[in-house]
Amino acid sequence: MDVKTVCLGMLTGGEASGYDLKKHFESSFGHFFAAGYGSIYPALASLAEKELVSCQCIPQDGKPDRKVYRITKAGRDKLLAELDAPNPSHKVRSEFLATMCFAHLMTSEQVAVVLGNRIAEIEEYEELCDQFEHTCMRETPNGMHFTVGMVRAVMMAMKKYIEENGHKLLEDPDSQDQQDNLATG
Amino acid sequence: MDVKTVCLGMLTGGEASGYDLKKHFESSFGHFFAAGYGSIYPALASLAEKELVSCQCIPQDGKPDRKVYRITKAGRDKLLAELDAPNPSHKVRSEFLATMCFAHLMTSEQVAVVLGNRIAEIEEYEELCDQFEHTCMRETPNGMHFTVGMVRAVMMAMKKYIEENGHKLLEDPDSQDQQDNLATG
DNA sequence: ATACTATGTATCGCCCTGATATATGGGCAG
DNA sequence: CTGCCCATATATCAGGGCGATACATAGTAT
Repeated sequence: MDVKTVCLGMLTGGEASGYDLKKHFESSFGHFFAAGYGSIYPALASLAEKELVSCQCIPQDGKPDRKVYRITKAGRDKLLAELDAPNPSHKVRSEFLATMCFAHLMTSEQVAVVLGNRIAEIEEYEELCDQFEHTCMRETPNGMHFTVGMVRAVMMAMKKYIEENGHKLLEDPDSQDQQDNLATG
Repeated sequence: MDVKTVCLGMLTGGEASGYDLKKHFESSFGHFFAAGYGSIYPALASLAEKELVSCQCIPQDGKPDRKVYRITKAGRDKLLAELDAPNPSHKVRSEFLATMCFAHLMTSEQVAVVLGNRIAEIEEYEELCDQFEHTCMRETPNGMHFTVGMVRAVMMAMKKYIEENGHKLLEDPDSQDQQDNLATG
């Protein structure tokens, strides 16, 4: 399951160009499986070479040709084979959490700013979810709603945790490092 | 904030070899900031070249030299500068969620297996958290506990969401007995 | 006797990320 | 009416991370 496979899956919803797929990634997939042009265009080229998708070039005046991709029968088979994996990964890469591990090396002010920004970003995403659920209800498949709902639930849990526990990182950084030092002596 | 910076941060807790750092990544950081040898060794080499860490080679019979790294003054300064970023990223890359987006292309059985395995993995992590909190309470800094607690809270939210909403993906006209499998698994 | 695990360092190919380049027309503000 | 940003649309490149593999040895299971 890589960017190639996700592109293949998106194309089951109808033909699309690389540019279209990028917008699709930005609007929904981006929050749990991001991809930029640097991944999408090579992925489509590779899929076309293996004939898992077909490509139709549509000339446009002034602009570069618009390349529209369609999934083939072989592509559908490949997709179904990829979806058969029993234990797909779920990975987090968080500079935020890594930073918080070293909160004792930062000032209280720095920590407070980081926590505040994280909450602001979560609330921003909340609004995106609301928009998605109000505008894309009809044609969107079941699994997409499930997925967006899960990301939202996880975000909310994160926000709640910060609000309830963030203060533990903001207690007097100046007063002689930590209690640990005293306890060990 | 990359693997180099996290290695630098780990070295504020005392000298260590690449092998030691890998174990550190596996035991705690791995769940929100993973790194393998392919990242760690080049990172340490790069840090040593910039003199942000010092390296002492300790010969061992039969085995390769053990290389012990210590953070330098310049390294501490660099770390503090990196920690100053006001909005560190928090990214998810989830083959699991991407797969669930295409649940309508899978059989109910396939979906049930994936959801069951995800829950099993979460419960496995829960036990790791318990162990961590019972064995590493003393010297571990504040932020580490905060971070582990947050990952746990997020995992629990995910588990709860699957238990409460997973059945929505299993309502397939072909076979309707799959909900029981998930509930008992 | 075989295979696996632990210690320990290191490299390699593949993939992804973010920035940048190229090309053009439309809308908007100064 | 000129400058500027935005949308459309494709594509590449350097840098970095990921997983697998290799080397070398010794203890411990099967």
